[in-house]
Amino acid sequence: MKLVVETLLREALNGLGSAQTTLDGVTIAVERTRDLAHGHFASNVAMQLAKPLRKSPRDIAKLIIDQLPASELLEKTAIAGPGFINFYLTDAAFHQELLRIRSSGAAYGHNDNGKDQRVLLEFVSANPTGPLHVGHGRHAAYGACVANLLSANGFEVRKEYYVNDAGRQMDILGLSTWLRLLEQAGNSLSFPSGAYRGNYILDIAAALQQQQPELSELPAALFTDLPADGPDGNADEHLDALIANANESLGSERFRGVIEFALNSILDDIKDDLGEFGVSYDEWFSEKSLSDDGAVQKALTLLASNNVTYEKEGAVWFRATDYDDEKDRVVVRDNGRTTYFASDIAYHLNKVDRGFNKLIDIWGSDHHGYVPRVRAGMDAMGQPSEILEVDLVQFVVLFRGSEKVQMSTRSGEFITLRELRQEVGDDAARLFFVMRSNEQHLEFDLDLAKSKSNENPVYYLQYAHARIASVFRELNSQSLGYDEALGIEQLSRLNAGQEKTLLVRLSQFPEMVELAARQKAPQHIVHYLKDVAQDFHAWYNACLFLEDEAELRNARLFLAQQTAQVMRNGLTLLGVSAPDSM
RNA sequence: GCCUCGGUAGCUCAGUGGAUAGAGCGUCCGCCUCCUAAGCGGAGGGUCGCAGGUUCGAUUCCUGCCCGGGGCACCA
Repeated sequence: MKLVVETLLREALNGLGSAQTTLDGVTIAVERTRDLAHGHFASNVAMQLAKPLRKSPRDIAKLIIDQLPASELLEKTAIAGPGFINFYLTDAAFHQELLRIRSSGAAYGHNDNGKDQRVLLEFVSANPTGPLHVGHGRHAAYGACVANLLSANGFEVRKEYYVNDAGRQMDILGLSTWLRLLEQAGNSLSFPSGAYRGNYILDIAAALQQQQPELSELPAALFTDLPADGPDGNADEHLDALIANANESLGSERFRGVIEFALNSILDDIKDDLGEFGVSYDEWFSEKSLSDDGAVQKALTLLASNNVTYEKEGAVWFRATDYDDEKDRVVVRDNGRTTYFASDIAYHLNKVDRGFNKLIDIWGSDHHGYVPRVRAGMDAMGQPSEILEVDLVQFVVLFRGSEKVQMSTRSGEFITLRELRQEVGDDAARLFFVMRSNEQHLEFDLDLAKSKSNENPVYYLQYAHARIASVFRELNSQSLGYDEALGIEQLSRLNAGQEKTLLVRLSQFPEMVELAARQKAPQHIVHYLKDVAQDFHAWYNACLFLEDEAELRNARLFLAQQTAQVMRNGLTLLGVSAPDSM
């Protein structure tokens, strides 16, 4: 739609001969007006040309308007304010757009801006040491929406979950599980303060005991020679010694078996949870696989051959300060184990090797200091770090009415994503999570999300769609029938103010899809759909759809049908259902 | 101290350098003999944190300051 005006304007500017040379630095901005009194679109090009042409904006605007070619889509133009050129389009222009909605259907609003661009989108990637909590839900909802938006803009998107299945946390997970199993078998022991205390460990332990009852016997040596646990002693040292003892008494192969069992239980749970939430992945990428197949070593070798590593205090360091990071980073610890960071640069090297044009990582805002480090690693390996985009998601704070809900992973008493979904439903959770900018702290009101009232934005949007479906049901029950061809023929009958407003609104959808994808900002779609719903509800209250007169009735039904299509397309992008009845 | 996100109506927040800064909730007043009142119409409510700068034009961009969230590991 916007293209219509841009094309006309460009032709006019070309006809403006003398201005030609000065056009270079000027961007031809055509924008929707905020107020329909100013027309449908406006351009500030005359004001931009004022300086180079040494003429007043209004005079330039007049020159441009004189050069505008005639078009049946353009009703009139006007010069306004300091020198805006306002464009008023004809009804026919909007009727034409309505037909485009009809013919494009579910693809209306989509474009091919991202043609031939391959994107790897990595999101959530929560540690598989426990169930997903509410914050991960926001990451999941946001990431899935960004994927939908990019796909709608023609990008080829691959969604990936990086599974942190390596490192000390896996040992702690295995130890926690085994100790709980031992407790459940009747042994009394002192559970370490640094181990995972969540209730889900109890369930995993019980399932493991069922499968391997021989793990139930407490080895005499397990709790011997341990440094004191915290808070008086050192919780970390205590835990590490205990892990070493467990490895010893169980044998590393059987201990690894316990870890794998717990890991797979948790991972299955995460997959189910996200699947039910409507968030799917193309790949679950194992961190452990990077060290198993030599990718980490390859990355370290690459860094070494580029002379950006050195040894200090028994560890191997990456000279990140040469690449705009604030300090150098350890890649191999003094105990010989590689760091998480080493895996991560190997992972990004692997992503580049897979031939993507764009890498998008969605991380918690608490990881923002990590961004320059990864970029530094990519630069040092000779990789194009500019294809990496990191989007940060701020925290979620839960409220019940005006009361803040406490969440603490420490005590294991956090609200899981599953609990949240059960309480408020998947649709409400998906919408609430993307309603605000990802860079904004989110206050999530549980009471509001589950209230079945007009206060709840989820219902407001869905209700608009359901109302339209209801009209068509009522139509059938009154055996009136719907003649689409007649409706299309009679679109000029749509003269009510609410109808004109809605026609204009619907035509904005493709621009919103483009904007939301460019900014990776799904909240634009939410706000837009609220506007569509509001325009529709206003129309619904002002005009009767099931008019006796067939011409008007069918024209209105056609507009209602296309409104439902746009609502459906928008809700689909958000991962929210568009019900026919509520 | 450094990095980062924010400060817009009573509350929660939109706002892609433009015209009279918006929405929802809350408050107040109205609207169902008709397609779902899970809806609609109206009223009230603002020094866009403060001070400079760039610009024809700044809530928007830049700088400084004030206030708040978060982060600054040989954890992942």
